[in-house]
Amino acid sequence: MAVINRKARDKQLRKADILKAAESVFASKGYHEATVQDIAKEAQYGTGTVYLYFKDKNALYFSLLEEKIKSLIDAAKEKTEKIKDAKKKLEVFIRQSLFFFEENQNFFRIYTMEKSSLQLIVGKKTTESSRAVEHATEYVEKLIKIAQGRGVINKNYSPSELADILTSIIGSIVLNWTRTGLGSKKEGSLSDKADFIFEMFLNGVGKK
Amino acid sequence: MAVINRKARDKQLRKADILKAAESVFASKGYHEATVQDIAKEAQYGTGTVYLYFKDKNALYFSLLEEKIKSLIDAAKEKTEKIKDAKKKLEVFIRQSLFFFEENQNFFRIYTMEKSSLQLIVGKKTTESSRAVEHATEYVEKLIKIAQGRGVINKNYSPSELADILTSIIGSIVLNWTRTGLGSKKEGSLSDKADFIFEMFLNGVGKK
DNA sequence: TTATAATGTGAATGTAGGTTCAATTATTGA
DNA sequence: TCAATAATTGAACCTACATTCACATTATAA
Repeated sequence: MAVINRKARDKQLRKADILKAAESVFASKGYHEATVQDIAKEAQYGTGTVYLYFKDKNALYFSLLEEKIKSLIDAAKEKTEKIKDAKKKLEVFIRQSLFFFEENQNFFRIYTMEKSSLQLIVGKKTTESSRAVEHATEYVEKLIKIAQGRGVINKNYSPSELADILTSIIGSIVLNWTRTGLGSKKEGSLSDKADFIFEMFLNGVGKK
Repeated sequence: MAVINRKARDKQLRKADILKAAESVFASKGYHEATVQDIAKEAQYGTGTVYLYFKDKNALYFSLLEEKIKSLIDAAKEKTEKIKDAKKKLEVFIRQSLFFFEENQNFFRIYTMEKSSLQLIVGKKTTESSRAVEHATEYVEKLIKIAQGRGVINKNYSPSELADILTSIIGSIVLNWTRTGLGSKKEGSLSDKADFIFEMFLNGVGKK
């Protein structure tokens, strides 16, 4: 019994090693230009070892994507669920998203690439992962609906459309930040942009 | 003299044929999964012919990208330049962008893929095209600055940041539209969303 | 009409990289 | 310690293109 547990745990550790390496390599080269050898080398394993833990390059990629998206959503849920006030809920969600991407810049790159490639990249399989991406916006949609119910957001607008818009605004801010601030911490933390996003999402950028 | 002209014109026609085919193939498969044979077949030429008009697959891709982005910007400039009112200028720009993407759905796909892949896709060469993409947002930035100068948009916000945000909002609306409305014209024209975007960009989505 | 040049072609070539597997090394349990 | 079993490896294999090129077709113009 104890043996099985340790083996299972070790197996998880190996998988985690490989996923971590894959994240960094996919982020810097993109799916197609990243080679399995690159990933193996980065993870300090032989090429064949990767195939002991993942069926193929594709499975590795989607495994990575799903795991990360799950943790993104989980973290957001955990932070926002307890909050009652709809406005605050939305604001915390935005801040948490920024925080997550700040901590996971490599994942952010992969995530945005994936979102735009949509049904592409490697034929059919993407359906699975696009489901994962959908889950992410579904949660945002839920928050929007709550805000609409509480009279915080105008009910005339489609929640799913607003969810996509909010998501893309956040993405655009993060992208901007990775382009400029990357090394220098002069710009301050990315999460500081949460107020700005929240404010402009609710009240726009027009001069009052 | 007349001969040279006709030849030059014919050469342009061939290039246009190939570019058109490439647009459709790249849009549906993405850069890496699209093969030169696919494109040649779609354009009804032999494989080798493509290489008579473009140095390689890469050059074909960027040629396509630059040509389209140029026409996107040119069309936007043409429509907005004459307009004096800053608000109207911005609104027309948004409407024109939507119109362009409605007419060029294939290009839209490629454009969004390219934007997110950033420095990636095929190594160095992307620098050229990312310059083209930059040109596009530069023009939006210019419009924003004008609007700020005229007291339409709050001066506290960074023009380049706002340009990216507006661009990504438009992108998100177009993406939404291509997902749902594609065949059925029930949804109405995409350009109809211009008012909504303009309104929410200036005044936000909060309930007043 | 025919020689010459220009264009077009798709099979053949070269290669990069995903996947496999025989050989090697580490782990286990007696 | 020593089989037996499991894990690891990276060179070899194989496929899918990008690119080329010897040949075919078409246009030119004398």
